[in-house]
Amino acid sequence: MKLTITEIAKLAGVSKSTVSKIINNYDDIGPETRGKVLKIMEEYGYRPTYSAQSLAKKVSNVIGVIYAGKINSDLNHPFFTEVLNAFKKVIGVEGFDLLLFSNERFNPNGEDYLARCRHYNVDGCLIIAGSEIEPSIKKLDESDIPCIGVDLELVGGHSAYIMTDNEKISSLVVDYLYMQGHREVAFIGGLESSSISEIRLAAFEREMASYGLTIKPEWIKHGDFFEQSGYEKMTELLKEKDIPRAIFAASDLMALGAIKAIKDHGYNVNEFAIVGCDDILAARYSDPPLTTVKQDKEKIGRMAAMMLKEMIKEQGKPRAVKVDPELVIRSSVAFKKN
Amino acid sequence: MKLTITEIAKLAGVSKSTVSKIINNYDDIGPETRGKVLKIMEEYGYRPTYSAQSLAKKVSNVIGVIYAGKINSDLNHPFFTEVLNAFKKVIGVEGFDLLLFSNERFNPNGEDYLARCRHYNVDGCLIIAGSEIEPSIKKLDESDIPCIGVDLELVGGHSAYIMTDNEKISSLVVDYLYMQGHREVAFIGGLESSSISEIRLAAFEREMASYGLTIKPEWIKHGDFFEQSGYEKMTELLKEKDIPRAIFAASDLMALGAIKAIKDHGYNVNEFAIVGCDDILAARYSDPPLTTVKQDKEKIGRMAAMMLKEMIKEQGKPRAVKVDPELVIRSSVAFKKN
DNA sequence: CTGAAAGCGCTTACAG
DNA sequence: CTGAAAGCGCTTACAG
Repeated sequence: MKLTITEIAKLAGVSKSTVSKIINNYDDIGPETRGKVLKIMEEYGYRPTYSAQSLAKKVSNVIGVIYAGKINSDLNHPFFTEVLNAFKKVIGVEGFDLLLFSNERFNPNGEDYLARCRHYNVDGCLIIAGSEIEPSIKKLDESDIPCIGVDLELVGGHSAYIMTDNEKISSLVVDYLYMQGHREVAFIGGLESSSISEIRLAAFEREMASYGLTIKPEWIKHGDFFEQSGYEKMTELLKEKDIPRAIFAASDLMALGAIKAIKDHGYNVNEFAIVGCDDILAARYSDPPLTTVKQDKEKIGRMAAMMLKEMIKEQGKPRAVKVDPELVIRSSVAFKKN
Repeated sequence: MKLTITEIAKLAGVSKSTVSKIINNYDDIGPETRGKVLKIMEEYGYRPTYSAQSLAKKVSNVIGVIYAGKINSDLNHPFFTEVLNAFKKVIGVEGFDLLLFSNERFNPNGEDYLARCRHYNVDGCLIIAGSEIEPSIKKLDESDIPCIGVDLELVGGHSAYIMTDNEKISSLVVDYLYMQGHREVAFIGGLESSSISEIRLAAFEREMASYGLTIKPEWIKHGDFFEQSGYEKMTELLKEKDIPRAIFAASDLMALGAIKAIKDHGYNVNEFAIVGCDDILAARYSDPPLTTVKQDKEKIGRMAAMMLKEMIKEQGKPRAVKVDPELVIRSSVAFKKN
């Protein structure tokens, strides 16, 4: 059924060394021999067996893909899939396939990513961060396996990372809210264990301070990036005696939840300024359409692929990259006279 | 750096046959020997090398994932990712990892899926269908590699498939529209090369006929499942002298595009009944919120995993499965007196 | 209960 | 320009 190199060699009347050299594009094979062998391989649809090749050559042409941290959503998260998709397109051109580690069995408690990578002998790794990154990521980071982190600051000698400039996200939002006349703004972040969320929060506070604006501690909330938590945190805010009229949520889903809470509690949404983050599809269709900050997922994925390739081919070690976010203005923030 | 079985054997003072048997849970190893070796493996963090294991054992513990057809979106498509995510969770418990084929290089013209699977010696394959399925899928289907199709009717001796009951989708929609008083309904389908779309169309026509309703040929349109095409096709419908007041679109994205077209051309959306298909997140937030048909992606993914596992472990050959869709009623369809 | 040996399908010095 | 041989890291009859 499945032919081996030995059989191809026999069929062509040459040795398997010769066949192997043709497969690997050695240039010291006679043209007629090469042609004859190539024709037979073609005819029988021969493909070398991956594991044999990988074992003998010690390369795999496979990239491990890891969703680090306790993200229940992984593939369901639009940010991840869009980044991954762009990554796949670019890295695919280089001939790499992607191995999606299923952590369910091997890795129930998030341990041992390194062992997993060694097991498969991956040429490199894409690590996309969620919240609560497992410590075992560190071992991988420090190993000799090229790793590229997305939303994760890897520091190893064979690692690099790329992420949106999260500080800029907050400054874009605060600047815009300020211009639109809003002075009292609340923040609904993601989990405190999410470094992304914490960066946004810190930058938010800094930027507010630079305008001389103060933030009440009770206006800073932590959700979990999903809609329901936005609903709950907004509900809490609505119970304050001093209700903030502008809200910056660290995800669109939470912003959407906040809008729902505002409506459900009988307030007029138009009296609130809401800004989300991500620019998911639903943000365009919500009522009101949501002003948000867009991350350039396409670019992040593409760059990640190029940086990883650079490391794998040892063409150099790329520096950490920050990608500019973009404010997407829709109608959930109205102008407010002061 | 990376230990081999030979070194572990030396360290433990046993032969590598013994170590191998312990790795593979043979039961004829003495308890103290087993304990000693296990301890050493643990201590050094030993993991057998995948390619060596796979080469010797002829199994891979890897499932190939193929997005068949010319789908530009693949990972960006919510249906696919949700199905894949559920699939991954279940198959992961069995210890399988997922290999995402990147067709960019190896497979520029969609050929040779079988060779690819043999190259990696995958234990099985998940094939998710888009439009315009490449002929080479057929070879894979007919091979001895267990394959499970999603939205794709595989017929091979080692294949099975699962999909939503697409005929039921149409009957749910037509029944509901009929109940709500709508008699003149147009259909915006996906590409004519999409078998899913064609099944929905045929069932739509049948169901309409069963109510004694006629469909004008010019009310049947073909988009490409994406929003822009829904916008364009609706625009065409609005130019008919006889404008249909009820529209069944084969995807939410197209339904959303249709709503936009209706608004843009100065019509009152509330005078139209719109039904989508998929129940994407944005459908909940649109104005009006979109009535649609939901596919049970979670169940499709889980079942696909279980069926594939059954075939791989040769526990039997599962039958084709159709999963019930569910009508999600929101306000884009109003009651209409006749 | 344990180990020596052959083999999985390929690659790569090395010799000619 | 071509081939014989050793080796990659494991598994599995088989013998003891």
